[in-house]
Amino acid sequence: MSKDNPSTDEELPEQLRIRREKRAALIADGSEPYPVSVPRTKSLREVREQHAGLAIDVATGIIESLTGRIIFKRDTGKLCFATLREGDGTEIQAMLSLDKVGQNSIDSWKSNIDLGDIVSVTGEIITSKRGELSVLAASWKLASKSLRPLPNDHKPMSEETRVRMRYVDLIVRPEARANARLRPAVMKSLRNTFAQADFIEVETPMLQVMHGGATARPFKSFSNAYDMDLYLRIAPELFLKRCVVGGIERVFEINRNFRNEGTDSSHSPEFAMIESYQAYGDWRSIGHLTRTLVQEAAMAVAGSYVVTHHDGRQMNLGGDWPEISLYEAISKGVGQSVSALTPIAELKTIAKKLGIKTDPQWITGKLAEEIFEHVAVDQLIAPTFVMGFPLDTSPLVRAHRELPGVAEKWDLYVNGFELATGYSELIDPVIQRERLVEQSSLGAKGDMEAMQVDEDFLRAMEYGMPPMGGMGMGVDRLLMALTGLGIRETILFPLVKPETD
RNA sequence: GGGCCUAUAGCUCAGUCGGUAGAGCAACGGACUUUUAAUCCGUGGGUCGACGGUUCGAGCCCGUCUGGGCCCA
Repeated sequence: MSKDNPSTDEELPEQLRIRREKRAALIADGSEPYPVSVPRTKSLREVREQHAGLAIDVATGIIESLTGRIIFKRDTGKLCFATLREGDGTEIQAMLSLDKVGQNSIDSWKSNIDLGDIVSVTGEIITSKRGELSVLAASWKLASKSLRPLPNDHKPMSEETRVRMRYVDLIVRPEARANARLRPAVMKSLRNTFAQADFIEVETPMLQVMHGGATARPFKSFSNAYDMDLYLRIAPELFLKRCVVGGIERVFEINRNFRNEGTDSSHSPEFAMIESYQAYGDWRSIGHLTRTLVQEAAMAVAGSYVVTHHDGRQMNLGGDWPEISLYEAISKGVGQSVSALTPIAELKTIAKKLGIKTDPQWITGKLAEEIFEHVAVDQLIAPTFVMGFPLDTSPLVRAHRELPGVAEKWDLYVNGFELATGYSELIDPVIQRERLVEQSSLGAKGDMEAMQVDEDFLRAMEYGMPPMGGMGMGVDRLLMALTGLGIRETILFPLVKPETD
C-alpha cells in the first residue's frame, strides 16, 4: 500500500491530503490535534443508562464531559449535530449551538472536524426536540484527528477489507464488535467450567524441539542461541500428559497451535485449542466434560442452550447428545458392512466407487476416516459423538476394550464439522513406544504429518501414568458452532497475505 | 493440485458493441438553530491490480503474474 504512504503530499488522494492539511492548520492555530488528555467524566454507556427513558426536550441540568468517535455529522447554519460512538457501539448525540459555544468555536467545528475524529464534548445532558439523548456543548476539544475517511457506514465493507482492516470493521460494523466480545465471554465460561470441576490451567511450550501430539505438518523455526531447529507446536498433548504423570491430575490448557497446512473457511494456520486430561477418567467422562463446556459456553453467550446463528438458524445444543459408531456410519453410508477389520483393498474399492481421490500411502484407518468424511459428515448438524476410530491412526489412544482394531476415541461433530475429539489415553509405555516408532518410520517414508519419537515423553510415561481421558477442542470452531460464522470472522486478525502494489 | 468468478474514486458498486470514466455515500465551496444516512445549490476527485500483447484506438479482447472469493478433489 505504498501509494497510501507517499513521500510527498502531492501524491496523496484528495481526502487524505485535506485531512493532513487540517491537522497542520490546527497545529498552526495553536490547538492540539493529538492532546495528551481530554475531559471525560462518564462513558457514553453510563450516560445512556443513567438517563434512560428521559422525555422529549428535557434539560437535566447535569453537566458531563463525553468522548467518542464522530460517526455522523449534520451541520446546519447555527446548530450542529454529531453522533458520537464509543468502542462497544454505544452512541450519543452531541449538539453545538452558536449561542452556547460562540462563532469561532462553531466555525472551527464545521471546518476542522471530520467523520472519524475522536472528540470530547462538555455540556448539559439533554434530549432534543426529537427526543434524542444529547450532550449540548458548552465547549469541545479534539481528542484525536483522523487522517483517513471512514468507509460508508451504511454499506458493509467487502469481506477482504473487513479482515485486512479489522480496526475499521470494529468501528463501523456492529457484528464485528459483538464477535470480538463473544470470544472472551466464551473463554471466561470455559475457564469457569474447568475451575468448577477442579481442573488446573497450565501453559506448556509453543516452541518445541520436536513436534508431537497430533498428526499435522508443523512450522519450522530455528534458535540461534541453541543452534538448533525448533518447531511451533501442533498440539500441547505430550506436555499435558507429562503434567498428569507429575500429579496434576486434572489439567487443561487453552492456547494457540500452529499447523502448516491448507486454509479454508474452517482451517486457519494458527488456531486456539483447548486440551484437557482427567486422571481416572476415560473417553466417556471426558465426553461428558466436553458437553458441559460447550453447553455452559452457549448459556454464557446466548442465555440458552439453543443458540441463534448469524443467519437466523437455530441450533439446540442442550440435553444429551446422540452417539453413533464410526464404522456403523460408514456401513450405512456406503451400503455395505465395513469394520476395522475390513481389508484395505476392499476400502480402496469403496473409495474408488465414491470418487474419492486416494493417496497410495494412506493406511487402512486413514482410508476409513476419509470414506466417513465423504459419506456421513455433512449430515452431522446437531451435536453428535462419533465413537470408535481406527487404532492405526490414533497412536496415542488406548485400544477399545471390546472391538478389535478400534481405539477408544470419539470425534464430536456439530454443524458438519469436527469440533472436538476425546480419548481413553494410552498409558502403557511399551505399547506407546511401539506406536511412536511405527509413526517415525512413516515419517522416514516421507509422511510429513507423522510424529517423531519423543524419548523424554516416553521416559515420563515409564514413571507411570494414571488411567485417564483426554480431550481437544478448537476454540475458534466452538465460536463457529455457537454463531454459525466462518473462522475468519471468529479470529480478529486472521493471517492474510500482504497487500501488494 | 484442477475448474470457475473477481480486482474501477476514501467506501460500496455500475460501466452496453472496443471509441474522451459513472452513481450513492464521503470530500470541497455556499445556504440553513432540532437534525437522525439532514436537506438544497455548486465543484473537484481515477496509474480502471501489475506487466506484456492484439488494435488507428483497450476498463472492456488475448497472455503471464499478484491479491481475493467459490466449487471440486
